[in-house]
Amino acid sequence: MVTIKDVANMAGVSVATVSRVINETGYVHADTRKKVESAVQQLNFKPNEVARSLYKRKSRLIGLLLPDITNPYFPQLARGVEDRMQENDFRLIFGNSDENKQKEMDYIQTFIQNNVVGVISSTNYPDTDTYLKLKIPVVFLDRTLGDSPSVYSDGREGGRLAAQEMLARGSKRITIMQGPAHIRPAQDRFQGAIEVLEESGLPYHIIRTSSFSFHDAESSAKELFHKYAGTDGIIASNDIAATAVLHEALRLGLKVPDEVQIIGFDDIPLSRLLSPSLSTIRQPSYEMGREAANLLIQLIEQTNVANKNIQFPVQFVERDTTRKVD
Amino acid sequence: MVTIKDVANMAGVSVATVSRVINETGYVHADTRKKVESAVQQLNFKPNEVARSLYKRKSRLIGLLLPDITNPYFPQLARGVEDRMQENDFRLIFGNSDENKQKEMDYIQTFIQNNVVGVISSTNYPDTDTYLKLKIPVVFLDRTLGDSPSVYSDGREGGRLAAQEMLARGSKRITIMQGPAHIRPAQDRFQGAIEVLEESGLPYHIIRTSSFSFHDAESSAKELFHKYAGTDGIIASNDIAATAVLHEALRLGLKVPDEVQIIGFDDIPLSRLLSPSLSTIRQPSYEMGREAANLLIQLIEQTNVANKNIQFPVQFVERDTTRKVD
DNA sequence: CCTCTTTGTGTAACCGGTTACATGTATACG
DNA sequence: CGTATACATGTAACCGGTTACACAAAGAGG
Repeated sequence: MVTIKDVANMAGVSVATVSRVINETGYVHADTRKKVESAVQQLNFKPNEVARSLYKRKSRLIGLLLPDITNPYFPQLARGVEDRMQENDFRLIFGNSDENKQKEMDYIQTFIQNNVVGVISSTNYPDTDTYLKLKIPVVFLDRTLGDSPSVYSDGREGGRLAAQEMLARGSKRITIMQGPAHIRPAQDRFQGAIEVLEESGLPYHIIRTSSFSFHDAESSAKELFHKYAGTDGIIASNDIAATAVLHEALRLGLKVPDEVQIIGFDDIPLSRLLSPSLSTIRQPSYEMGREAANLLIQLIEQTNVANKNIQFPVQFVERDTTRKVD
Repeated sequence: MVTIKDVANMAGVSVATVSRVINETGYVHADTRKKVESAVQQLNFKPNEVARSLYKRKSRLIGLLLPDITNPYFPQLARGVEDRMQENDFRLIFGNSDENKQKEMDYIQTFIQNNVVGVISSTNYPDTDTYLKLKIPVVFLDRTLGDSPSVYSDGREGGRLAAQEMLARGSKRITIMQGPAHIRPAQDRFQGAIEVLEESGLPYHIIRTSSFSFHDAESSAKELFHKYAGTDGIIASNDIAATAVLHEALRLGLKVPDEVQIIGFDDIPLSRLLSPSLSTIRQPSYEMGREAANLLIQLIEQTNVANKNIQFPVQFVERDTTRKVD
């Protein structure tokens, strides 16, 4: 491995001078700089980030914690984060938490041990000691807590929108799927939908789902049509759940959207590819990822941050699991 | 930050002794160990990985390089890698290469600067100097090069399978989509399909596609039906392409699978959710990710590795874009 | 021409661990 | 009982950078 010492030797200067050149700090004579740069070139010297990190007590690493990259909602988020971080030469240590507190805490722990300078986390436990005691900036992605820095979308409004569109399109016996209890955004959108349905005075049903896996979604969908056979509109907890519902509806020979309308949440890439394509409430996940990264960078670089809680608007995407109105 | 020195002070021993306790090396008196362990507990001491890494010149970090996590084929792979690495307390530095050589080299560079102990890469450029000169083990995932460690599936056999199933199901005017030229596995499966069709003596057509993005796949699909309107069987370069083809076929009012059969490649989660669900050649991507991680761990830990080139079998998954035979 | 400031460079401490080596004590064995 | 060996622990060098500080030379100002 080529070290700063090798460069110093070749250039005939001390390591301090080499350090000054590569970091552009302090005074260095133009001629000296030339010699050093030439040596750096010839030896193809790249400073060891670990040594740097040890002395400075900070690295160029960021911890990114997501529930499960295998859930189609998250790759977009991750990609947004990565792209933005890349622009500022930060690297990501990445982990899947499976919504599991212990796994999450373990990850945070090793992030710290590796001197990461910031964390982006899509956690259900933002108010855990581990987070509260962290001495480095954290951005909560897709989750919020007080005025801790966070990037999320307007779940409640999304739920409201879904219910409104459902009503506007004539469903009368709506069923709302309530996502996992410990996942905040799932509850927000659920509340939003409930609000609108309460205001409408129409009857409605609720189905609880325990996770966002496709497998669980399938059983919930079965349960739903079994329990509430007459339902004519389903507000799903997300697009995965909506997909399962759509499948079950088609399997039962129900006409979508004529007999049952379905609205999902997220707008994952899959949604437009289904047949019929899925109407849904869109969250701009790539942009959210980028923005979370952006916010974290600002926090790290101490530039005074105007807005530490960034809420993205959601939007109804009309496709083919809802009827047309005009 | 709690350092080893703090622990040493509290326990009334030297840092060397603390180090011996936490690493379980050398001799330590049982009583001393007790005192140290108690101090470690009370102070909640976690050794700084950066300091460790600097001295040992190796970390517990692994570099993972994938083309694009947003492509639904890769999350499974990534998850497999992560799960296996997690079991052995390795962490991942993750990057998207976008099949871009420069970006890839930059990533490898910073991996090295961070003392990663191994790399898993799904690269198109395995024979670049950057890889050849690496002093740490590399496992090529979904790609091969000579007898460099690699984990991949039998693309050629997959192509053959697709063509055989297509023929067995009665398609006579088959079109094969040739994936991006620089992506090896895409070419392998293409070759496999060509072989079988050549053997069959039936005429066939070829459509070239430039990338695996859905957008490009859509234009290729349009071009395909425009140029070869009479085609009655399409062997797509992957499931994304197959999805685009399926959509275009339905849009044109073609009956799938009666008038056109479609076979994809990969078996991404989306495939079974389409309507009609997509028949495809399955690669066990999660297992491949796990196995790549497993192989890399063996390589890192120097246990003598029996087989450094692990080929996974592929398998035809019969769904609804192909006709039934019996 | 003398003093003050700016420029330029090197020496060595430091970051937080690991480990080679020295040293001392306890135990084993002839 | 003397010596070889196992056990126990501390001191200090080391990993590869960064930077405080010391010092010298050059330029500026009166």
